Parts: sequence; structure tokens; C-alpha cells
Amino acid sequence: MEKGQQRITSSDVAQASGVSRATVSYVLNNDPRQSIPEETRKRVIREAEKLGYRPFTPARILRAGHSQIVLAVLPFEQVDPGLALGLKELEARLVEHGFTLISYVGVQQLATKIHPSANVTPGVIVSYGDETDPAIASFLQQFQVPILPGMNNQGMQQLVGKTQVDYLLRHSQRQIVFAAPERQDVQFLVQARLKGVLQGCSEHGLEPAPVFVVPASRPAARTAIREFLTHQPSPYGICCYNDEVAFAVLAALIDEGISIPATAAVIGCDDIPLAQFSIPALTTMYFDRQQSLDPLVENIMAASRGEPTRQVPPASLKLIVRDSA
Amino acid sequence: MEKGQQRITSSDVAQASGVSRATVSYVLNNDPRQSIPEETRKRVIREAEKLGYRPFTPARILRAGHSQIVLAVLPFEQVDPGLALGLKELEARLVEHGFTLISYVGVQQLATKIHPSANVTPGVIVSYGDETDPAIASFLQQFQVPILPGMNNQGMQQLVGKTQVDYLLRHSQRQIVFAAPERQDVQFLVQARLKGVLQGCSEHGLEPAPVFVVPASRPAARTAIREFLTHQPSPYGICCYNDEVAFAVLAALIDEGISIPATAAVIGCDDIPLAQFSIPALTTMYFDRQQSLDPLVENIMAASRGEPTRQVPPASLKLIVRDSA
DNA sequence: CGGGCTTACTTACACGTGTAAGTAAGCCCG
DNA sequence: CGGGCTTACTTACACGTGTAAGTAAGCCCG
Repeated sequence: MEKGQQRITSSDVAQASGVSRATVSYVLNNDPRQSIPEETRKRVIREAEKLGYRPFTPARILRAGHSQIVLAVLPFEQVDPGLALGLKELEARLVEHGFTLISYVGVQQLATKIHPSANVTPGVIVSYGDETDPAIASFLQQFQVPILPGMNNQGMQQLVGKTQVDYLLRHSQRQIVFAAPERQDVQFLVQARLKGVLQGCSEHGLEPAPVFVVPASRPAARTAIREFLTHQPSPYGICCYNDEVAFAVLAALIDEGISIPATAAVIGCDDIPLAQFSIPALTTMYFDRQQSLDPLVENIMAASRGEPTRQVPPASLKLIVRDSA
Repeated sequence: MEKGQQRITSSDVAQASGVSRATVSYVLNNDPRQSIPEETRKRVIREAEKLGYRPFTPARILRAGHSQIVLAVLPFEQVDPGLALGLKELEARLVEHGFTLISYVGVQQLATKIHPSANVTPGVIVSYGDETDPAIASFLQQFQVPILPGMNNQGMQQLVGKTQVDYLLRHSQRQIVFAAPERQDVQFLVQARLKGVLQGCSEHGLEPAPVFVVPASRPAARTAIREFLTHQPSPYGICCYNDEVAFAVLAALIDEGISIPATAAVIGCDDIPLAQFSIPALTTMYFDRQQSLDPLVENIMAASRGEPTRQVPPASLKLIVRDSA
């Protein structure tokens, strides 16, 4: 099976349809500069299908000098569900244009000599990492292809923080707290988020919100939150970095017997599928990336042609009100 | 910038080091059949680094006829956290051997003419889908490369089901219930899991467990579980397809005021990061894929060379006891 | 009725690799 | 001292594409 199976090339199709390889290529690529009678066209297409011909991508890329592959670089340990959904939508759009989206998730080996993605040849890179990080920048540059910013940049994070504060203070005055995760990989986003929270506090004439770093284990989270809240005046309004942090905060509060949302109101971010099943059900928000998707796709197409790109308008934020705030 | 930047090829390195392109290739690929003096070797390597030369992968693939790319095909709408972790580990191993792991997540477009992954050229495919599904099989075969089964096959699912039942019945007699998700993409795994649960029931001399399909929204889940449980004798032992289903079940039970684990014991699968933060904390299990990782990597390497592959031993199952069962 | 134009192709090249086959110089050894 | 062997390379080819340039036949039109 390994010896016998030869790759089917355009030469095979050419031979089968009694024309040259060039004609096959012109037909299958629909070259408008050639005049090829319908009869020949049909014959070539039929033979190509009969033989199950599929052009060999590496040869195509070699010839063209660039690929139709888009590499999304996600320098996080894991990809948040909201982002995963956005990538899925992006992929669907790109497919329509004949492009393939590949994701690289991970941050550890960015500086390694032999990188995990060394074998892929993207035509465009979409970067979701910290744009100001020189390590990431130099890693991306070695691909020698255009680099575009992805959709969850720092500006968007800031908007979330401000919106969370606005919502928590809508009905009553509360001590705002920012709950941050321990994980290091998203700290550049955490910082941007905090900036938004602080901006919200300042606009409401409040002192800057203190930061509560949520421990990764449940017992630790419980003792930490008890310790932390004794130094703050109740009622509390807790802005969580994302829904996962919010789950940890909710569990810690419940373990401590603190009533939600009366004494402590909790708001998350992302609206992960599990968000509706927390106790109590989580109030959260998510980005509607729909309207920023088209411009991003446009930019990717433009960049792959070597054309300049435009500014992508920010996604709009949707609030999901449930029981936790 | 687009015009000016030329690709750096081995010709450039050859010219800079005053040798032929062949010599450059022999040096950089460490061809043991050539005798090249250390001096020349050093010079070539130095020039290659100075110029920032990186071999152009498509040309390599074209020459070799096959790539070092491993494509993991995951025919699910989303990838479970446990599986994501396993893939991350697999990637790390493959990198050591110079291979690149690419994942394709998604099931909708499998049958589409122009497939999302049309632009990538894997050397080996690792399939996590239903091995008996002809649509998946024909899709995979068109890549014309060896296909290996991934790590979450039906046999492993069955083991989970049986282990869940064993645990739930360890201390007291309970009415076993199987909680399945609505999502269609994992039904082949759901069925395998159910088979394991039923096997467990039969071994304990019980009637076959009824199946509770958990609705996707919290209010619907609540009414559905009330309706469902009135026809069953308590106490219940609920085997959940995964931790996400378990979260929905826990919320529905709490909304109904049913005590956990006294009246209803709940056990999940995957041990997702959030599992410890459910109310009450979720008892669950996960696969320790560590010892099946090496054989899988071995198989991938063998398959890419066209050699036969061996049977991969099943991963071992680890129980995480918390408060829900 | 012949020169130019259209039609319907084909021939030839280049993209960047890896490697088999060739080669020139130097050395060894009977 | 010359034939064979080693060293240190180079020359040449093939992988499968896409497309510019070439070409032969047919047609039109002054």
C-alpha cells in the first residue's frame, strides 16, 4: 500500500484527457485569459474527478511563493471558550475564500529553536498576544509574512472592566474589587482589564479598586477571600477577569456563607456554556464579534496580497443578566 | 517591504560560504555519508545563521513527498478540556522529533467540497472520531496518508461508564441513571459510555439504567429532571457523560431542592479545571494518558515512515473524590 | 489572396529542496 | 610509479505546480 500508491498529479489528468498539463491547470484554475472550449473543459474536469485529483499544496505554495494558510498565534496555556468560538467563526469565513485557519496555542516554546509550528508555512499571521512583547514580536517576524492583530486586544479588555463597574454600581453603592487569576499567560490582558476597572471607579468618584488574586484551589480560595474581605467595607461588587475566575469566587463566597448578590455581587466575562449553571447563575458579558469579523477577514485577504490593512472596529459588548449580580 | 524582501534560500548560504548548494544541504542536514571537514561545516553553519536561513518547508515536502505534519482530526463542535490537555502533551512530544501537530476541530464541513484543511499537507492523520463512520473514513482517506486512531476511542469510554457505576454502588444501593448531553457531535462516544454503564449495572445485578438527556438550558433542565426522577426510586446515582453535563445536573438538582449526595449522588468525567468549584464540589475521573502517549508517538513516527503500527495500551483511569458522590 | 487576428492549445521555465552520480586532487601501496 | 582509494566537494535531476511565451490552424477582410 505504501509502495503502490502513487500521487495523482495534473500530468495524470492531462494524459487521461488527452491535453497538456498546462491546459489542465488553466481549466482547473479557471484562468480567464485562456479560451478553452466548453467540451475540453468538461472533459478535463470529468477526468480530474474520476481520478480523484487534488493539487499538491506544497508544490502550489512553492510556485506561488506564499500560502493560503492563516496562522492564529495564541500565546496562552489554554484558549478561552469565547475565543474558541470566535476562531471557529473566523475559520468558516476564511474557508469561503479558500483559506485555511491554523491555530497555535501555547506560550512556553515561543523562544525555542525548533518551534512546534516550524513545519507550517502561513501566508498571514493573526496574533492574539501582547503586541508590545518583544519576544513574541521577534518570534512572529521570523515567518517573514504580514502580521495582523487579532480580536481580543487590550482596548477591548479595558471596555469590559469599565462596563462591569458601571453595571455593579447601577443600583447601589458597592466596594468594587477586581478578581484576577493566578495564571501568568494572560497577565497582559489582566492588566488591561484592571485599567478599565480603575477607570470605572474613578468615573464614579471611588477609590481605586483593590485587586484580589484568586488562588487555584478551592480551600485556598476560601481562606484568601475571607482574609481579603475583612479589610473591605461591604457590600462588595466583584469584577472577575473571566467566568472561570467567577466560578472560583462564587464557590469561595458560598463556602464562607456570604450571600450573593446581596452582600457580594459577582460579574464575570465570556459567557461560557457553563455560566448559566453556576450557583447562583452567573451574570456576565461577552463580545459580539460578528461585526468585527468581516473587517478582519478583509484585512487578512488584503495582507495576503501584500496590500495595506485597515483599522478593525471594536466588537460590541453584550450583557447577560442572571442572578449573581 | 513586500517587493524588497526576498526569501533567503540555500543558494544564498552557498554563495556566502563559497561552496555549492549541495554542500550546504549536506551540512545542514548532517548527512553521514558525506565527509566534510569541520572548517567548512562551521563556515556554512555560521553563514546560515548570519543570514537567518530557514529551509522553505513546501519545497522540502515537495522533494520528500511527505511532510512532518501530523493532523489531529476532532469531529466535535468543541474540544473537551481533558482532550485539549492531551493534545498539548502530544504536541510537545512530537516537537522533539521535529514533527508539528495541527488540529482540525469541527464536524459540519467534513463533507464539503472545499475543506477547511485543504491547504495543509499532513504526513500522518490521528483520528479521534467514530472509526465506523463511513463519512469520516472517506474524508480522511482523501489525504492519502496513514491514519491512526487517537486516544479517546470507544473502548475507553466504556471503561469510564463501568467505573462510574462501580464507584456509585460502592457504599450503598442506588438507582443508576445515565445523564447524556443533547449535542449530536459526541453521540458515538455517548453510546459507548452508555454501554459501559449498562455493563456495570448488569454486573451488579441491576436493571439497565435509564437515560436522562439533559436539556441545554437551566430552567428546562430543572423541569426535565423533576419529571424524570418522579418515575425512579431514590436514592439516585447519576453517571454523567462529562463534567459539563454534571454541572447542569447539579444545578437542576439544587434548583429542585434535592440533597446531594444523600438523595442524588453525581459523578462526572474529565476533571475540568472548574470541577472543584461546583456546588457541591464534583466527584469525577480522568484519563491519565501519560503511559499511552509514548506508544502513540512511536506509532506516529512509524506510520510516517510507512512502517506498520502497534496496538496502543489503554490509558489508566484516575478517580477524583470530592463531595458530589 | 495574403497578412493579421483569434482560437486552442503546447513547450518551457521557475519556485527551493535533497540526493544520486560525477569529478578532481591527493594519498597510499604493491 | 601507476592504479585504486579516500577526501571534498560539484553538477544535474526530480518533486508538482502555475504561467509566460510560443505555435499551428482557421478565419476574416481589405
